[in-house]
Formats: sequence, C-alpha cells, structure tokens
Amino acid sequence: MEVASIPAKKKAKTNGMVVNKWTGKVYSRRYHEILEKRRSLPVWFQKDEFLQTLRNNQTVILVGETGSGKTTQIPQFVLEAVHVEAEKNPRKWLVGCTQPRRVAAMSVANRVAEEMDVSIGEEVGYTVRFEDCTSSRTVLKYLTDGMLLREAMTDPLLQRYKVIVLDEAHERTLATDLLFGLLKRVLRNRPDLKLVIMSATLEAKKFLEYFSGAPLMKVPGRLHPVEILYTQEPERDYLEAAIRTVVQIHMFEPPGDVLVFLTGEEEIEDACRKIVNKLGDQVNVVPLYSTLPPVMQQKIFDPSPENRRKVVVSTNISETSLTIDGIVYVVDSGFAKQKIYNPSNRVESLLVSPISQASAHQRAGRAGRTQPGKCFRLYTEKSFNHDLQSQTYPEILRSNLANTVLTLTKLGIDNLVCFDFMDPPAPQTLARALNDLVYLGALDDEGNLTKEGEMMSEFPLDPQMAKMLIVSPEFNCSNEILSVSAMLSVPNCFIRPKGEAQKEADEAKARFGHIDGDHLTLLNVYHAYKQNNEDMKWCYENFINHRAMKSADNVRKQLMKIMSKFNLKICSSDFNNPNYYVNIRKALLTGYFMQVAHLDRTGRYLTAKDDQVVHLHPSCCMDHKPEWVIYNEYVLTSRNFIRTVTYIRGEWLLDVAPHYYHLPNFPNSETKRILEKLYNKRERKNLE
DNA sequence: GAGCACTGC
Repeated sequence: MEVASIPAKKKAKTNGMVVNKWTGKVYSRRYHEILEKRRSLPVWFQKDEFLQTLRNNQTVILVGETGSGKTTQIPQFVLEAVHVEAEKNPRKWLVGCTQPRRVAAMSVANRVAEEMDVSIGEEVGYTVRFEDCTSSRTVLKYLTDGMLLREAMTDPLLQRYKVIVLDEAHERTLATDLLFGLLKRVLRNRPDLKLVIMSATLEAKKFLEYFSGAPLMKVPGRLHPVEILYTQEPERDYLEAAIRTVVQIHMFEPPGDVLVFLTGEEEIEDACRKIVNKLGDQVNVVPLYSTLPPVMQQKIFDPSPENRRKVVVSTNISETSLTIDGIVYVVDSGFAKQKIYNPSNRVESLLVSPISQASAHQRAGRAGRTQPGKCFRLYTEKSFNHDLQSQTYPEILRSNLANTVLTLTKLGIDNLVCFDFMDPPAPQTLARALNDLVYLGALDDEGNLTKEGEMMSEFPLDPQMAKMLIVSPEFNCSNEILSVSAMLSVPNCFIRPKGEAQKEADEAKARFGHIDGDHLTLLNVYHAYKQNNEDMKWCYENFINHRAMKSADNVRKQLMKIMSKFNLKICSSDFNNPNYYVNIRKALLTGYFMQVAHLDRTGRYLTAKDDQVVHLHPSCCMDHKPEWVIYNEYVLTSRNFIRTVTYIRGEWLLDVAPHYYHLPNFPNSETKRILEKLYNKRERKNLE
C-alpha cells in the first residue's frame, strides 16, 4: 500500500476547491467543519502509525477506550489505504466493520457517510437483519457480527472483503467468537485479506496469544477522571444501599445526574418508588430497561424540569447499548442478571450474579463522559480485587450450542474439537448439541450435515423451530407454523399493566385463548391482528403489543422467503377440517419432541427423559392439565416453570420421534412405563 | 399464580 501517496491525491482541485474523490463533487462546508472535529480525536494522532502497522501486518489489534473515535475513524483510514491499492487493481474490494448491535451499525454508518460527504447506502452503507442499505458503489460497510457470519455461509472465504474490522471485540458475543476462529482460517487461505480487531479494555495477553504475532496498538480515550469510592464493609442488601447512596449524593454532592445500576425491571421499579418516597420531587427519577416502551426510554434523554437532578435507575442496558450524557455520579450495585447454561438438563436460566472487573470499569466510565465524576461501588475494594473475575465469561461458555454447532458445520468446520476457539466450550455442551442435531436429523451419525440440516442452517432460528417449519408442509400447515414461529421469535405480545387495568388485560388475553394451548393462542392473536388490518387501535384495545406484532410480521416474511427458496410449500388445511389443529400440533411436536413433559399420578409434570419436576407457568392459557405437553421454554425462577405449552397426544411421540423415544435406551421412570403401554397397545392394534 | 439482563441471524 502506498500510504505516502495519499496526500498527493487529495490535492485534486477545481477552482481551488477540494474534490471528494468518491463523488467527484466539491466537498460541502459541513464536511470541512466535521473534518476539523475529527482531527482532534485521539486516533488521528496515531493515523500514520496505524497505517504503517496495517501495511506491515495481516492482523492488527487496536485497543481504544471510549471517546477515542476508533469506530468511526479507523474504517475510514483503512479505506484510504485500500483505495490507493485498488486503483492499481480494478477488482472490487470492500471494507467491512462489524458491530454487535443493529442500532450501532446503522447509526455509525450514517455518521461516517456524513463525515465522508456521501449519501448513506452509496459509498458507505450498512447491512443488518431485515435491512440491506448498500449498493454496488459501497466500499465501506458496517454490519452486525451475526450478519457477517451469515455471509460467510455463502462466501466462506469472504471474497468480497479486502479488510475486515471486528469492533467491540471485548464484548465477546457468540458471533464475534465464531468469527475469531473462522477468520483465522480464512487469513491463512487469503494472504491478501487483512483483519483489524478493535476493543475497549481487553485481556491483552489472551488476544495477543490467540492472534499470535499480531501487533497491539493502544489509543488513549478521552474520558474525564472518575474517582472510585468503595464501601468500608460489605453491604448486606445492595438495593437498600443503592437507595441510601442516591439520597446521600443528592444531599452532599454538587449538581450532576446520577446513574444507578441494578439488575431487573421489578427491582428497578421498586427502587424508583422508594427514591421518590425519600426525595419527592427534589429529583427526577427515571427507570430504564429494555422492555420499556421506546417513548419511556426516550425520557432519559429529556432535560429535567427546573434543572432538577436526574436519577436514572437502569439495567445493564446502559453499560453497553445506551449512552446517557451528563452523568456525573454512578452507583454500581456490583450485580447483573446473567444467562447461565446447564448442559446436563439443557436449561438456560437468568441468574443475578456478581459482575466482572471489566464490567465495573465500564460502568464507572459512564460517570466521566462530560466532566470529572465519581463512582460509588457498593462493595469493598477487597471484594473487587479478590471476588470479581477479571472478565465476564464469554457468551459461548454460557449458551446452548445446538445452533452454533449447526452454523459451524455449515461453514465447513467438521471437527469441532479442533476448531480454534478462543475459549473452548465444555465438551459436554458440544456433545449435547451434536446429539440434539442428530436427533433432529440435521446431522447423520458421522456428524455430516444432512440435506435437511443444510436447510435448517439457513433459517435464522433454533434448530427445533427450523425443523418444524421444514416438516410443516407435510402436515399441510406451513402457513400456520410460519405464524407461530414468528410469534415465538418476538417479545411477548401480551401487555399486562400493573394496577387496575390488569384484570381487563387478562380478560382480553383470555378471549384469544385456545383450549389446547399457548402456541395455538399465539396463532389466534396473529390471525386476529391480520383480520383487523394490523390496526394500532385494535392492538391497544386488546392489550396487544403493536410493536411485537409488526416485528412478528417482519420475521414471518423473512421465514417465508427462505421456505420458498427451498420450494417448501406454503399451505393450510381447511379451517373446518377436524384435523386443522391436530396437524399443527403434530408439526410442533416434530420440532420440539425433546421438550415434552408428562403428568404423573400425583399431578406433577416430569420432563421426558430428564425426569425433572416442572410446573405450568401461570401465564399458561390451558384450564386443565393434559397428560402430555410440549413446551417452548424451561425457565428457572422461583420454581421450575415450563412456558408456552401445548397439549399433544402420547401416541404421536411414537410416530414423530421413534428414534428419541426408543425405549431400550430410555431411563427407567414412570414416563417410560407409560410409553411401554403405548407401544404395546399399538402392537396389539397392528396384530388385529 | 409469575416475570423478561442484553444482543443477534
């Protein structure tokens, strides 16, 4: 790359005005204004150093704290370098930059388009699920990490790209972790491809070892100093301590907004009430969590009336996804709800657990964005140093990997044990995932992808759901299974306000209720929504979340497209056919036969094979307890609940999943004895 | 008779 020649090219002028090499137009005034600001960003002081490093290495690791400008500037630097080379080589090359979140990919792309004085979707674009805002002119593309992984499925060597920038690598999302291993392989086969790993704080040593030989470049951030204050003694009750701290900040500290980190919706609402009880309208208290409607979320950005102090009580959402300016004080409870996966019973659950040191660091940083701040940690310094792990466990170690294994297999990784994971998952987790995929028919006994598995891997869904979609035409109900799948893929559509309207909401929900279960209830809701022309008012009157429905419709369209691609028939039984719902329930079971529970003689449900005692979730719409049910989710909270449950018949298990309900290798249990009876009954029938 | 940290394809 001829980095040195860049300034010369910039001198192309018309009437003394500098011309934008991308559009051939004279740069706007706005461009020059922004350029001035860009030049003061910390990364600009290391621009030449970065380009030099990139020229001499295939992989570069760049660590830059918040405010360094790396996400917007580095891809543009890369582009300059690549463009110089591309002029000699007319082949089309793309610079791709991944983000863990859709919103970030879209907003950063918009910002960079503005900085480059081009229209979004032209030279600079983005690709996220449901939206591809790029064109044949695009040279710089922001995309979600999951999207790049998808692209790798059809383009294993990522031939369209000349440079890939993996941003926010420290977050260690599942997709980013898979891309690490994948890209290492691709780099070996494509000496011309370059990779830039960008991260806030990271376990530098671990990254350097993993990308052996890659140089590490550090860029300072532009944060104001944040004073860290610990408690002298461990706090017994972090909620009470958090409220007390907010009151103290309000009474003794100079003006400035407060951000409190707690763990969940209920706790946050509770804390907000208590703070209001203590301080009344001296402060402006605002809750913040993901399920809050966007209008309410927007409230955190509104200036407080009469310059009152704002207190934002938030979940982890403001640690990564949302940035609130003007925060001067952070109160860190030291806890967050985190996903835990237990491979032995395949249960994912949310558990309130201590955060990592890296996470605590990130939280503290939120206090220093606009001026020097203070962070009150509700734990002791000793606890910080000795009890908190340095980094949060990467997601890959906390997830069910069935989908991951399917993706990797599709990507041509046939020996998972040899795959170069930065943190290899537990062998038991991988084994369980492989097993499940064999049961689902996605892999054969040798672990090779089957034709069906090939199709399943193309659906952006869990393998069970993909399976039920693929078989649904055989049950003449793919239309209905598409709708159910879409509804299961979006947030809960039922709104249940606290207080007086609750009863009304429950009655509204009951009107959609289907006697045979929740999956069919969801189908009823979807049908009613369409019959009422997707009307917002109708949703409001029926306590249905309009956003969720719109998003379900979107998902449904995407899934239908994939179905058509494989020539899977889109069909329905006649609604008056007595088997209309039977067919749907059988199709559901063909995907979810591993998530079945049986009612024992004492009136408890036991999961098939694992024999765990589970309870119907109170949100379940069935007014009776059928002998056999399938469930969509196993949730571990105050009790073991199964949620979204539908009635099935035991005999169907023998038809739909004889390999899974093969008795010789079934553990001894009441369920097994019942299954034996079913098999015997069937045999007698066959003999008659 | 209870809940959904947060993402993503």
